[in-house]
Amino acid sequence: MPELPEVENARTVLAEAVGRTITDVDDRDDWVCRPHRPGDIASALKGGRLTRAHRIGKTMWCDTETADGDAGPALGVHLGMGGRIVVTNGDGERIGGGPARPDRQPRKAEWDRFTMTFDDGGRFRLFDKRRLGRVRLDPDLSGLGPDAEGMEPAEFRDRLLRGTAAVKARLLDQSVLAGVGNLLADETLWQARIDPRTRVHDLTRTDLDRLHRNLDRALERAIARGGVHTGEVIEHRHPGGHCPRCGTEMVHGTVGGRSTWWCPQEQT
DNA sequence: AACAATGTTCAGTC
DNA sequence: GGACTGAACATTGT
Repeated sequence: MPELPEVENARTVLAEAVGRTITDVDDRDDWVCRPHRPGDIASALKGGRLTRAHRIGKTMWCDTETADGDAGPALGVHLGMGGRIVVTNGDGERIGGGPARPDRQPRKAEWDRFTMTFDDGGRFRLFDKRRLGRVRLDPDLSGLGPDAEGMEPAEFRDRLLRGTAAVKARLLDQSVLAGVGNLLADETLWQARIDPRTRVHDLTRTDLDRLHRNLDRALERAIARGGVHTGEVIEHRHPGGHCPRCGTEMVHGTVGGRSTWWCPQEQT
């Protein structure tokens, strides 16, 4: 589930862990914590605390402070393809989390890929069945473009036009703008009535501005409703699905290396 | 069993 | 060197 809207929600959950002293860290998953070795993150953070939770695009990180009150290493967290953040209080009750959080699925202990325990008995966990999430000390953020939320129209246009690829590939490129994933890209392009395969240079300025407005709207809507899966066209992204506006059967293909669905009638 | 999956990264090509 | 494409990554669900 994680694209910008889900990650922003996860960030607010993560923020619930700020201020409590870290007494224990389970960083034994050397795939999720690579290239660190087991124990590296634990020794860097034990005794310290998180001081603030940040996000750019789909990447989150926390500032930390050591037991002495000095600045500690940042703790980077990425949810990958399906990770979730879970923060509990001393009673094991979940805290934080915005609107619409279904999530009542069986949880196996081995799907907790990284855990921090606090002095009050509360915990922070990265829950991730697929194991494509990542936890890192001092994550490299230099490859990320500006956050997709709150961009100026001119900046959006200029950055997209820096390349020549299909418009959907440009939207998905995290160095162009950070936060758009596969579902949000399909939703936005459908809302803006633009064929995902269109090369950016074949779009007019009007097209690009319309695309930008629809991205803003799709982001706002997804954040308010609890995720990109609440998009209007998302439930019709399957074989036999029909465009909820005109009824034409949706078409499937690969664009920007990702599975893509669009309305062949309206998206031109 | 084979394939797809809301993400990133690396190798290969132009 | 940059931009772009497709496979690989680990794992689960269909």
